Amino acid sequence: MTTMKEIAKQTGVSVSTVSLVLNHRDEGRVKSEIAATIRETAARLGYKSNPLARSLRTGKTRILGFVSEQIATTPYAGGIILGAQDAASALGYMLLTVNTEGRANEDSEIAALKRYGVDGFMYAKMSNRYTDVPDVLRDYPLVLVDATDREGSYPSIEPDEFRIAYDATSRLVRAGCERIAYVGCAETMLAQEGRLAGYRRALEDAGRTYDESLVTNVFNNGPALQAVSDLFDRKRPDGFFCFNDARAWYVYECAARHGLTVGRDISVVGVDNHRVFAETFYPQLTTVELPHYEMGYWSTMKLVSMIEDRDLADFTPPTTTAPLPPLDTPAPAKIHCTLIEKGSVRD
Amino acid sequence: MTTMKEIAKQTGVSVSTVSLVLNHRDEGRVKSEIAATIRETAARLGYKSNPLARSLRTGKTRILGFVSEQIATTPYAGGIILGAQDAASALGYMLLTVNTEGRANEDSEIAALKRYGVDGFMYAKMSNRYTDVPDVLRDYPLVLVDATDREGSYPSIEPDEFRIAYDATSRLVRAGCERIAYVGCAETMLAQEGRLAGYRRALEDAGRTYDESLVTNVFNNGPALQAVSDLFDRKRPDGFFCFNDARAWYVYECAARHGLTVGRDISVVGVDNHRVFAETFYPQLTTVELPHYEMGYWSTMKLVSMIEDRDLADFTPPTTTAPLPPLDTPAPAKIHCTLIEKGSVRD
DNA sequence: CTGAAAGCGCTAACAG
DNA sequence: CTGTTAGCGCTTTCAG
Repeated sequence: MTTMKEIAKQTGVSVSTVSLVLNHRDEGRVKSEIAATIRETAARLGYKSNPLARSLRTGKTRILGFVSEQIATTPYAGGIILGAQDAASALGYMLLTVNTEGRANEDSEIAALKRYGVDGFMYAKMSNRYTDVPDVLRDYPLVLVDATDREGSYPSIEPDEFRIAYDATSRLVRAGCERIAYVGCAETMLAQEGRLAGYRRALEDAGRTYDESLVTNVFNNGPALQAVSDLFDRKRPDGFFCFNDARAWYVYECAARHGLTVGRDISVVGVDNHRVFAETFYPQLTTVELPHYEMGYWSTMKLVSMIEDRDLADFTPPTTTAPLPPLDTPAPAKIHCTLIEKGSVRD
Repeated sequence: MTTMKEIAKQTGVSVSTVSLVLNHRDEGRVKSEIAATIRETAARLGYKSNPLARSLRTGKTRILGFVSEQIATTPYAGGIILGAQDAASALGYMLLTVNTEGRANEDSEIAALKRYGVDGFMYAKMSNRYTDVPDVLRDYPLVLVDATDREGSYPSIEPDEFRIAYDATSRLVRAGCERIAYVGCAETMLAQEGRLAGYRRALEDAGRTYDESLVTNVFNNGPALQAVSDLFDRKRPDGFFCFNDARAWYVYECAARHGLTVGRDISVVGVDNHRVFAETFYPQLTTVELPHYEMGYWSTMKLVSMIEDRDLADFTPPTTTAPLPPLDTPAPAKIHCTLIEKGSVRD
């Protein structure tokens, strides 16, 4: 590990000068030829700054804390973390992730992150819910990921549920479906409201009337299957927008029992939770992919922009939109949905 | 953030004394009552040591680098990281995870970890393969996770594939199956060898003769389904040990086509890759869970024991074995397989 | 038994 | 334009 001291000695200047130059603070302060020599020796020696030493001095570590429950056990989290890590890496930050199990060890894990001097936190949930931010996070830069602050005091990055539903439903319209059903979620979820609204609006924008009896909000297992089955018999829908892939499965099951083939007799669009499975077992299913990667990416950008108090407009993140393939394509068709960034009260 | 300085001032001693006491190096060096006061004030002030400052001095960070490809996108990795994080947390370490995409950014990500001063590395693959360790990792404490060093120079933690197959096959024997098939993997995988051997040995130990025609090694999709179907017709097996859940699915499909019910007419044991899915759609499937969590846990322990050059025998990790429920149980039955630790030449 | 002093690598005032 | 100085919080000799 070559140090600034080393470079200073070899160049015949003091450490402070080296520091100035290597931090690009030498504009009009250090003679340019000296600066050049310093940079050159630094490169030659393969100098890498020691983040620890810098942090000790500056109080900034360029480490971001990522707090989430079940980080590892669900496939959802993966994409978020991946995106967050990529963005962090691109911005010169590191991600320190901790896994919590409910409120139990949350505070202690957060405390550990604090001791390591993280500059800010991301607090992620596994699906968008109203969330109470832990007190211990209060006076840190903080971004909620796939979660909404109940008090609206913190910025958050969330999927645009309305658009997910709007796009999915519109595609069913364009595919020529006459009676488009919505198989929703009976549990209270933020996503449910937005999706129902998007479904309804897409129908109305297409000149259809919203028919409540085409909507069924289900839990799961037997009763859910029964409810979908009833819907089949009652309304004979030819298009289905499903809250998630588990619910899409009920439609598949019913279709099979009615001798209908998905992709020919009926069309199904489902929001995808477990992509691998959908691709493996239901290649005909059109899926809406939740933008997990993008959520992670944008959250990190947002957080860094708060920490450094700067605009990251110059920084180009990966695109979050993809063209929509035709609905009847045999290969899995994916809709990448867009994100919304909710504002925050605290500046 | 209370510092040692603070405590020193309040207690009327010097920082060095505080340091000694708080690091438990005061045995016979600091008067015990003074030590007591120091400890008390530290507790009262809620003192937490600053790892950065300590690291700067000691050269040890108590941070572990976890390097893996596709960290986030596969459900496998999740369990490993979770286990690693739990162990790290219990041992007073932090985990810094980086995601690599092939060899492309591997070196640079590792370099970043080095700059943050990690004490050692874990290098994980998504399934046990012979692996060439990147050069840049050479002179660091290193443990391979779910991977095997081709040169045998580094310790590794891997699932015991032989036992997986042995246990699974034995269960089919005990369940009364007469003709036990093995639906293996046609690709070259380390797991495949061990599993075939375990399958064979379990049969022999049960007094059966190994019948090659009951084994079919398949890739996937159509041809795989065909091969399994052929096996069905040819040998009418009543027990199946499947390489993974995708392959178990072919058996389910064939069973359905033959009008057979899994759990009644035939028994199936599959190694589980996508637990969520298996539980949702095939509750009758007996699964062998790969010990991802445990791999992470033990790898971390191993790595820390190398770093600190101490025996972690006093440290009790979570158990990796579970009693085997009866095979025909309606609830998913899980077999937790054991691990093997491969030795290392170095040291 | 305890404290003073040095220093890990780096940054930031402040002199010169 | 450049160097000196001080110090971030902690550990570790080495004197006393």
